[in-house]
Amino acid sequence: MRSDMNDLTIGLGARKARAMRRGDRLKIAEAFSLRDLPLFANIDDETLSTLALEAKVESCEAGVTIFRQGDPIVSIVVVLSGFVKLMRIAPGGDETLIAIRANGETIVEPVMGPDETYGVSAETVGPTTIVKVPAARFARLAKESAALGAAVEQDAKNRIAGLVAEIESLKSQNADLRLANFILSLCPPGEEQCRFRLPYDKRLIAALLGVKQETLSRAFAKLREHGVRTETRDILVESVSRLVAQCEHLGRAMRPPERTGRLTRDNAA
Amino acid sequence: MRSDMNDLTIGLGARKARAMRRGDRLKIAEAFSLRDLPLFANIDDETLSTLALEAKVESCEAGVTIFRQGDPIVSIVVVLSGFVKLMRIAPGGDETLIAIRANGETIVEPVMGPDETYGVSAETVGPTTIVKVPAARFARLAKESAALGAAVEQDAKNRIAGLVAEIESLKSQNADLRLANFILSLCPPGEEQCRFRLPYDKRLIAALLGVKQETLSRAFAKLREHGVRTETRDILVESVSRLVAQCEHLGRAMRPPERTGRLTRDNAA
DNA sequence: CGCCGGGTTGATTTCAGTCAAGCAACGTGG
DNA sequence: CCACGTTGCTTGACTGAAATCAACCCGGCG
Repeated sequence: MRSDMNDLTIGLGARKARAMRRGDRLKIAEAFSLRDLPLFANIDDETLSTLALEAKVESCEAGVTIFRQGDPIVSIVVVLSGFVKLMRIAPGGDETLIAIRANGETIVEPVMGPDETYGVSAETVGPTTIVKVPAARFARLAKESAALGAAVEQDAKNRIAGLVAEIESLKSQNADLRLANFILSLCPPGEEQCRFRLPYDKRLIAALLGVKQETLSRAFAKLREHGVRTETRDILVESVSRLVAQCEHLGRAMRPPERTGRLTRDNAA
Repeated sequence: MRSDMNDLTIGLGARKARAMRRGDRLKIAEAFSLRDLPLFANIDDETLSTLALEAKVESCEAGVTIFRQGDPIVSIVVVLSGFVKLMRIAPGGDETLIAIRANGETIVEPVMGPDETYGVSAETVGPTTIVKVPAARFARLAKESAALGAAVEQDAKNRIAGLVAEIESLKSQNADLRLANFILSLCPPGEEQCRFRLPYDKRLIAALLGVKQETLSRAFAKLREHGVRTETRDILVESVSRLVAQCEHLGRAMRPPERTGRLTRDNAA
């Protein structure tokens, strides 16, 4: 994990655009403006420039541990490019994937109190660039700037919504259905037919969906009969709407015709 | 759902204590101070009394819907006594339980922006009393009072930690193990042998653990052989430490002797 | 009484995990 | 350049866990 310069200028659109066009990862990081990150999109200039002074951009190769579950929180981390996987480590040592963060997503919920520790471990998946802001500075700024505070709150809300959705799918859908929904989430909106490349390897996808890779492979095989062509890592969805329809069928197939009773109307102690 | 008076005095320890001793639910609600709720424990008096003016206490019987997924957020809700179940409703109509809130827990993440909607449905489980604060007022106060803002943030953090733990257990533990951990979470800390009553019926517990009630029943049967006596709704844990040990064994039994490779060190697109 | 609703139990099926083999793509070193 | 090991992915045969279907028990309660 080597640290790069921290030229976090807050408004160099042209320079950034040039870098983006070139597609050079390092250059992108260099020219990236905090303003482009959802978390900082609506922050006042003053707060943002203070933040920029404190922020450090880092480029990591694959498999680098950014922080470990239980470590004291020293930095707020945002992903600029690449992917970071978050996982829980059980006392026994086995890891369960919780989520994968990409693009402009924040990794840890910015926390206030001191003596706080990370609730998960974070590790890069493929080459990745991130921004780190010292947690203490960040907390102080979040207190002072209403806009930043609101952004943090919104971020937490998004994260909660994501986790709730994950719990829902784990509890109520089988492997095939979860995969189908995952594929759909990758399809660019509005296109009936689409072709794209899986963002990360199938082991990771399996872990994300909560199944073994063999099971995932078989799930892909089933989807093949519903218009989803796969070639190792390239996906072709022949008809998005058809796949959506299939999802509903799969869902219906799982639960018997029509349920009469809801989830109980039981009484507590 | 009938609304009671909103006598939210902020410091009547003696009166509250008396009501508590009597154990009368209505009286408790009446005498309850916002100060007793974790969310408001450290708030400045001024903010708290403003809040108290806006807050309404309500007593509900079992099976009452507090709000529905997709409804615009009008109130921040905190549980005073009883239980509230939160669930997601799929388009097809089937419900999946996400969490159960009790004691002094908040139900929804307090949100700022207008036009926000509830991400889950909330319904009482057994007779329950709750406090409602209009969302708009609450948001304004949270902006103005740093202490309240911090409390909200802490609350969100707790909620995230809980959801992450639930995902972890769903992905990495079988039904027996999840039940064992659930039982352990109900045991009062520090006691080697304990006896208590399940907080809600077994259908709900099954939904919480993400299994069918039949499976839960069998899981209880297995635990019976490990020192957990059950009599419909009453539980006797003969030895907490023994149960903890069993959990580790169950965990070890699931995953083969010793894993060499970690979760992959794969590369992204 | 008889009729629930909640809980248990048993028989069977379905889904996903395990074990094991095999294949294609890739990089490395001879 | 090819032999080779590695890594990611797929497939098949089998096992095991949990869902399903169904019967039954038992403690209220009209």
